[in-house]
Amino acid sequence: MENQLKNAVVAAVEQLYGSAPDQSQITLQKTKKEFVGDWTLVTFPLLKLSRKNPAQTAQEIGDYLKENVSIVADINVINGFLNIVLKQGSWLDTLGKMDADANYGLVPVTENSPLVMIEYSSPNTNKPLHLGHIRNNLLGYSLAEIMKANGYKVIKTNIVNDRGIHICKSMLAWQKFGAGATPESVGKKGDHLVGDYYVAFDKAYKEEIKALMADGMSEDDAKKNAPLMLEAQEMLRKWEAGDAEVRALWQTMNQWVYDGFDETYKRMGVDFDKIYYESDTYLVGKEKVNEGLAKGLFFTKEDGSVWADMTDQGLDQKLLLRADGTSVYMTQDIGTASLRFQDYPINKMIYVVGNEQNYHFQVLSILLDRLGFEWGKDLVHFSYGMVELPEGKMKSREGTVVDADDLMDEMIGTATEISKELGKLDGMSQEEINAICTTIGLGSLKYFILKVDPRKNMTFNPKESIDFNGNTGSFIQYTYARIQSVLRKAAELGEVALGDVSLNEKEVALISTLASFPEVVKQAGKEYSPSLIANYTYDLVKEYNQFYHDYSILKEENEAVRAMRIVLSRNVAKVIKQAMALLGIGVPDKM
RNA sequence: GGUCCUGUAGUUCAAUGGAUAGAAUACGAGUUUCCUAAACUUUAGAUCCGGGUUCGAUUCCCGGCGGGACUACCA
Repeated sequence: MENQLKNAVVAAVEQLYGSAPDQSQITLQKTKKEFVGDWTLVTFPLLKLSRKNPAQTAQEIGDYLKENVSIVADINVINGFLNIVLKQGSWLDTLGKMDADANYGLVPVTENSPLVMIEYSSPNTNKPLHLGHIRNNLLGYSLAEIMKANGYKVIKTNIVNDRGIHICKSMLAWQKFGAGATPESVGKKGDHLVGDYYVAFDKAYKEEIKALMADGMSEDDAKKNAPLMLEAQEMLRKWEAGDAEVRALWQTMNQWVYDGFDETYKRMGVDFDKIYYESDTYLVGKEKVNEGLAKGLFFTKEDGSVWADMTDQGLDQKLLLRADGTSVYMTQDIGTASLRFQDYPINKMIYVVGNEQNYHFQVLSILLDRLGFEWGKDLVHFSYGMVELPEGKMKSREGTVVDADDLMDEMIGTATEISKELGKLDGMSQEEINAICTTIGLGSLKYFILKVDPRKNMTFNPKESIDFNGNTGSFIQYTYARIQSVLRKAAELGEVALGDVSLNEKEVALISTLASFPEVVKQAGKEYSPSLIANYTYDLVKEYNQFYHDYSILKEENEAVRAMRIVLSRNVAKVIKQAMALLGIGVPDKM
């Protein structure tokens, strides 16, 4: 509809003023509520072509449209804004078409669709997931769904940082203080158990530092020479050397963590098509760097360390291999990229990683490009801001981290309480109650996080953010459930078909909002922005609730109008469900 | 110091360079014999400061001021 109008305006301008306008000169937007009309053309950019004042230009173009375009019913001009009223029939057509399309708003994926790989989550294996990971996971999953909806093949991937000094710390602490504890023996999720020992290490380590400093050692020296740290480093060396005992423990404890993560992922509703482990990729990275070195892309310093010179790009020199030949973060990412490239014909790579790593990805992009990866140059770092608490940043050492599992428990718990208070759960089985309250609790959490522009830092107030009224996930879910209830009753009346009826203002507004869904999906894909989908859905739902409040659906006496309202309602529900699916949020049939 | 991100009602968030800057919350005032009141209606409240470009700037550019991140042989 929008395109049809756009083309008509181009034709009008060409007819009237002799030359065709540029696409960028045509500003067509939805008419604001205060004015009469459906679409508004801003005429200012066209004045150069018309050589007339705004009002005149608008009037002339408007007259032409009214005369020559079948879907235009009427026009009015205010201050150089040309408001266009569309014919009722065209709205009914639009509604009919979307009603017939089960995949409304989605671009089908074909064999020739480009392949985009999305990396997200990427946890360390020494502690459980927290609120920051939740934002990452939700964004990554949603982005994948949005890209699919835009006709891309999508591979979701995860790089697990399973090796290094951090996991050795947990292992060491477990050996020393664990007394053989396992997730089963203490009845705790594996990731939490391993995280406990990471904390235990840190605590004991700090005490050692304090003691050494009391004996007169400087802080830096104390940190380096604390026995626990030396032991952890020794353990890492043994790991690198393939020491059987260390490797066995490493495998056991990592497996505990994976089992714990799996549970959390599953509950959160996110998944991966392919998981990479740093322990498998860091050696490939070393190889790649050495190849690059042989090709003269990198250089060696006197101590034997390998560097990339990025000064021609306005960046610094970047270390790729330490003097002892061991790898760093960048080396690993090069290796992972290399493996991925071998495994899949990647056209586009998106990394969902926090904005504190902007520099890293700037460098990685240049390095991959130099090493000959086709997608290296325009890899996308989907960079998102941090989640802060009202009192500031989360700090694991200070115990202010909001744990992912706890938070989900809390959300579901609150949803259950509120549902009970409202008497919504009467007569339901326990199973049904659990399913519904989980959907609601998680839906609110997800929506809360995804509705915010990803680039921005956001504040999460555990007390206040758990809200189920207003611009929230449950508001949207509630509306969906309400429509389902209407549709269930409508089904008893039999099949409905769209006839020729006249539409009221709210109905037109609703169809108009529904009609823009495909455009919103496209936009969200172009800008990598789940928040666009979230905010669109909220607008749609708010509009529907007003309509629902003002007009009856099933009790409407005019049969044709009733049928139209039922069709309208089921399409609102369809779009809500689809849009929420793009965010990874489920919708209940009742609540 | 340098690079990047960011600054909108008390608070949490919106606004392809377009009309009187939208919502939600919290605060006032209302709506249930009627399809689910987790809803709806309504009062009040905001673009950090100074320049520039433009018919028009919350948006783009420059300069301040405030917040954050990065600038590790940690990942």
